[in-house]
Amino acid sequence: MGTASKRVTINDVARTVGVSRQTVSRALNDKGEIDVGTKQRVLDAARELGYRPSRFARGLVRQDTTTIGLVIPDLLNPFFTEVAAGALEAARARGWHVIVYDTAGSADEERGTLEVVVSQVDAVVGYFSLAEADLDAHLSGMPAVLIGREHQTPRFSSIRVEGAAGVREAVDHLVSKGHREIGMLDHAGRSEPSIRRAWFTDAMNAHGLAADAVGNALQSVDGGTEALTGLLTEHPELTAVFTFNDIIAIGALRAARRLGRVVPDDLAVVGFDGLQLGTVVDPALTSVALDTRRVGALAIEQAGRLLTGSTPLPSEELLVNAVLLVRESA
Amino acid sequence: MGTASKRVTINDVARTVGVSRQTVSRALNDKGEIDVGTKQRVLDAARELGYRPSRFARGLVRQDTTTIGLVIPDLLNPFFTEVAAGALEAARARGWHVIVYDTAGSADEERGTLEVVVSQVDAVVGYFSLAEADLDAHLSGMPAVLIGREHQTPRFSSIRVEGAAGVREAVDHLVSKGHREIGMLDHAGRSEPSIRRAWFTDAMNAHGLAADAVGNALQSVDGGTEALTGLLTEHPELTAVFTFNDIIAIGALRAARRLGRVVPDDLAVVGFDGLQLGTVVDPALTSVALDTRRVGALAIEQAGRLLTGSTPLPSEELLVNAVLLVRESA
DNA sequence: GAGGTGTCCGTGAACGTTCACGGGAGCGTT
DNA sequence: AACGCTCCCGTGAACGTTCACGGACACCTC
Repeated sequence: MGTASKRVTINDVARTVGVSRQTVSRALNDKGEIDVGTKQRVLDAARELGYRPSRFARGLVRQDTTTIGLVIPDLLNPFFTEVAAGALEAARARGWHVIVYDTAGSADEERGTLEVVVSQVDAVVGYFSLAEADLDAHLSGMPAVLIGREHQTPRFSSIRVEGAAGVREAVDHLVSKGHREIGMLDHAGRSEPSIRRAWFTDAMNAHGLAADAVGNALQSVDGGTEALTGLLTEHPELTAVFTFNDIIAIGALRAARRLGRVVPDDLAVVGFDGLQLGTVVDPALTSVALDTRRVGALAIEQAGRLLTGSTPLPSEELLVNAVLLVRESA
Repeated sequence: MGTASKRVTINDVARTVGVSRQTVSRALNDKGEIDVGTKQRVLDAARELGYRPSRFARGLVRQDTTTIGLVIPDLLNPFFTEVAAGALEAARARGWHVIVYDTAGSADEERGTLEVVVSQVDAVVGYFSLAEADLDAHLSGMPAVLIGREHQTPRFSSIRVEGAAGVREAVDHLVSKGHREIGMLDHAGRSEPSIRRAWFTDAMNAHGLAADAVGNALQSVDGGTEALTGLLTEHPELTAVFTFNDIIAIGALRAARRLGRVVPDDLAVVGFDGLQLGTVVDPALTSVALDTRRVGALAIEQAGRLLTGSTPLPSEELLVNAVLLVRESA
């Protein structure tokens, strides 16, 4: 008995019970127009046979199941995890499903992922490194929402982070505590300086301070440690430092301790992102926090709108403001 | 032009090009038996019309796409994230897709999730809190692999963690450094003590030491901080402490610092899990490490075997050994 | 010029489910 | 006795794609 393979279909169930497919369908989907007795018999038989409806056949006839692809560079990076959690939550609230793809930060992997994504989901959301033309070529018209990066063509939507005010808050906070020599650890990835650095420069200038003590850090804890060590040898006068993100800031924290600088008394540290991770280090990280959950949620929301053809959210609403979150490190 | 809705099908493409569906299908799937010229014309038309094949129709006829559900209690917990990353990687290597469900640690959410999972994936893998009978009732025969928990009935498979040797290593390490008064922070969740505590007790007894200085910590950083503070007031003689997991250990690290105990000199701390997170704290956490990636990968592998009907891996191979990972805290 | 060999293309069928419709049985009303 | 209503159930059709065939045409071979 029970040799192997060959899927159990709705017809098999119907046959063993002695009714039609439609009756089985009615029983399984809780529709009316069915006798309670037969319904029970159908349910029992279905269980007995180990019948599970084909999601393909079902999806083909009813158009209601939507699946969204979430593309992130690295699941082990807590920043992306927080965004992912927000996206998952928002999707669940709508009854949607999320397939997660980790591109490992590689452009090739990303291309390969897109190739696959196209045939598996209804819309895609996430962090991409490819140029828009390249993306468009691989996506063949599928709705896509870019996160953490501004879209250039109307082909795409994007969730943007507005941090000028938050960074301004941070600098204000530092200045009000008497800091004048404030440095920054920018990221070392791209060739041009980041927008966050521009925000920092503006905030500093508003106080009549120069923002010229800037180091570059690789996007890792070790990168932050190394970069701050370098920056402090070059600029020993610094009493505070603002970093591109929390990961780098945590590395900076470690460097400070190793150099014998007590945080926040000898050196204040302010990160960016406001990750929960910042609460596990000691002292807890002060940071320009953005609502990562909301980032993920907005992306899902917009993907849904693009999907259903309803009016998409305007650019102004696809914005997440960052605000200063004072903990212990500054 | 371009009113709305109504999906573009393969027939639409065929009609505009003036060929049959089959020819379109050939072009799109890189099959032979097609003229390069027509192939190009088909491809162009498909792009022009924004045609994307229906994954449902395609999945219905070819049985090759497999999707696996990954159920985890909390995506923000780095432990689950690491396992998830391992699962994703293993799935990608096989060309499978992973739908992630976050149950938020609630049993009700878990039931609801299962309800949905059944109709969306081919097999399910993850951390469940429900009893096996309850799970079975919701899964209607779908292959399932339990992680971090031993299966009771042959209906399920499970990935187990073998940590006796690793904990023994940890205690050996501590004893060799002169520690005699070693406490433990168990978790406060379940009613009965954990297996990890039993491992600890055995290891201690092997050295002729008693394992009676045990506190209970909630599974959070704060829980660890609180619990260690309590344990140390009750047992000030302790010079080392082993914790249920790394999260609790990190909390313990913070408590130690606040109490003026220098780690590892005044108090050695050993965690469990070996999370990457342990490297961002200072001092870096020594831990009984398990290969979280492998946990996820094994789960996927076993799910695949159950799915294809090939011989499933025996219990002995579904085992992940934990080994001592010495960093700085002990 | 009959036969053979490629190359390219089209037609029915099938995948497994739900939807729209129709119909019989039973009961009550007029 | 005819009609209507409710309750239950079944039958074709449709969803959009791929698979297994078969066939037209051109070219070459002897």
